[in-house]
Amino acid sequence: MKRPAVRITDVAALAGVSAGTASKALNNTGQLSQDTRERVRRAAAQLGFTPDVRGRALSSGRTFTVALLTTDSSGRFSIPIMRGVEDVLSAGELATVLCDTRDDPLREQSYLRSLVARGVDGIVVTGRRTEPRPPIDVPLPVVYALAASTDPADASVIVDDAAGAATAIKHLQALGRTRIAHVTGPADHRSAVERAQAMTALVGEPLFGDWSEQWGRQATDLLLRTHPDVDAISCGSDQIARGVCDRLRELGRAVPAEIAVTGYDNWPVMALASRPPLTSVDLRLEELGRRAAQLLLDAIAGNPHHGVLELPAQLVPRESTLGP
Amino acid sequence: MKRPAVRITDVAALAGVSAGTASKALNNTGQLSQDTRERVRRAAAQLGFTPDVRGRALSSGRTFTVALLTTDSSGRFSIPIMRGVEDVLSAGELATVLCDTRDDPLREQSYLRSLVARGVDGIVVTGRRTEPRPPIDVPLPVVYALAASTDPADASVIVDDAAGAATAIKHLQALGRTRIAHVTGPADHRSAVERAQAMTALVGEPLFGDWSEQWGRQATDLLLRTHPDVDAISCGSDQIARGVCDRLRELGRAVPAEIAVTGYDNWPVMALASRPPLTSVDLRLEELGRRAAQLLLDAIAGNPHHGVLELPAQLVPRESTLGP
DNA sequence: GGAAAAACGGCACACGTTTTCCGGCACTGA
DNA sequence: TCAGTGCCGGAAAACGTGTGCCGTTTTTCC
Repeated sequence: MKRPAVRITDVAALAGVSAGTASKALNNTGQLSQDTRERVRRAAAQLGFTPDVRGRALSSGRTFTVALLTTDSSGRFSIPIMRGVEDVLSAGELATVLCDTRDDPLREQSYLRSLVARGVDGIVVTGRRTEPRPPIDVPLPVVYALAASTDPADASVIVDDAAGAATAIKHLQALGRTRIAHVTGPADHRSAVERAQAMTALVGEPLFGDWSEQWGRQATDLLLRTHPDVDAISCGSDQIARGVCDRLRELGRAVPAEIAVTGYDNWPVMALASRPPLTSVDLRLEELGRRAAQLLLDAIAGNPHHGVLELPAQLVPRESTLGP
Repeated sequence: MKRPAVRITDVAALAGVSAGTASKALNNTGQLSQDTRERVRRAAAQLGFTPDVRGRALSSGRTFTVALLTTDSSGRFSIPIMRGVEDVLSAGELATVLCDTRDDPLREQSYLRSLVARGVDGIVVTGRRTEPRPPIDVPLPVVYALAASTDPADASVIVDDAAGAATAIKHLQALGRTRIAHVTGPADHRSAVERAQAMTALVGEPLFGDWSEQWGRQATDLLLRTHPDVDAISCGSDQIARGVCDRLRELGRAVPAEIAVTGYDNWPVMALASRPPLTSVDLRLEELGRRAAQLLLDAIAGNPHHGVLELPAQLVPRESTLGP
């Protein structure tokens, strides 16, 4: 089991060159003949050589590791973002490590110390809320994803929530709906407020509550009492939308024939399990992760970006508006 | 922003000793006077010294990093396990990195190469299925969690699914239910089969389907036709149980008054959103992670364990059996 | 007071890679 | 033939920490 690790000196010996030369050959640096490079590469392949990251890190300063710092313990947001980050980074042979702060500032501090100590090349900061957050103080390249930094000099990538909400409305209007209501989460959540503000031409005021199915059901009753003639309900989350659908079905109101419903987030476990499956706005978190990773790579390469980049969300139409 | 990193030589200089001595003082090794140790510690604290993991790794061979290799892309299982692992490891100042193989053997291989190259101290392997899995071939300590290794010489920690299922049945029986049915996932899933086998004294055969709410609803119809007198339905997952509850409510059958329902997994987003909230069997994944981490620490310290450790699951009673 | 023993701390090297600097060789042109 | 010029590749230092060995100082005991 314990095979002796093969070092660059072994490769060099096999290729008949010095360690330094082998390093240059493998990294495409320095001035070497094509023939020598090839010989070293073959030797490395033959021995199955993988450079030891420890030595490399110490020598070059780079650890080829990037951290994803998140406050989203559930992984609902951070996992897709991490996938996107990895997509971009793994091509460059960088590794991604996930650090869950559990929303504990102390834990965040301790993570940051640890990350700096282990010399990560950069950090992507994300969360489960879209509220701008105070920047972290580290002497490293940092990119904020999903939740922007309050410092405009930092680089942030976020979802254009207003535009996303607008696409939902437009979708409903294109289907001929005219009396659209909005049910969403807490009024002190930026994502709720932003989405609500983008909802134009609503019937009545947006209904703020919490992000639960129960609130969706409750709001449905409320809504039908005050606005019995609504023909569409646009919701601030898939959970709310699912609650709305459930309640409408219980009341014998057909979705979408009588009332169309849209969700938000495109969370598969909710959007697909709902009856009917929900038309929803996909946050495109993987794309968010990819863009964040690209910005981070640039910053690591010495070309930091600044300011906030807003990415479009994408409407995913399903039966809750289109019907079967 | 870019504060020059403080090195051990700086600490040593401030304390008036050599670098080697400072190292010994901070690591409680070597033979030093208590006074010297204290002086060095104070100097380190004053300078905010954090040892550079890169140098340490190269020198001592330890990287103080452990990887969690998972096939569970959703994070449903791996995130709680990771929390448990971190609980144990962070006390020892070890970091945990999450690697999602996305069920791709190639990706798994590439991760393993990378992990070995970066010299992690050990690996916890987990997945989203409980099927025993082929061991990974690395010259490192490894512990398998949730899904055991097929090699009995490896150390594995899994959930005692049979006992967990049995507690659900006992709970129902204690509540006076005698005609209990079982609805679960695919017959080729070990977790479905194990749980089903532990269900004794059932009315009829277990119903195998898939892990969806839709199957739960469908199975309910099937069941009520063949066994109209069931007074409890024990389900193989919370999703199935939620579907069962929904269908029963639609049919006007009271839960739990007429028919009690139990879920499995205690997945909050399902178990709590269900109407009524589900009595479920908690897998205790954090505990699983903690135990796996302890075994891994032992293995890293040179005392590897062997064989499979089965951890009990825990019944969480809620309204779907107890009522309001 | 002297010698042996114990306590203490410094020196130097190891870890594996990258990178800088420099010397050697071949080739060119005079 | 010799100086000059490029191209190649080797030697060695550097990165920051841990540690074995050994010399020095202090203590202890007779």
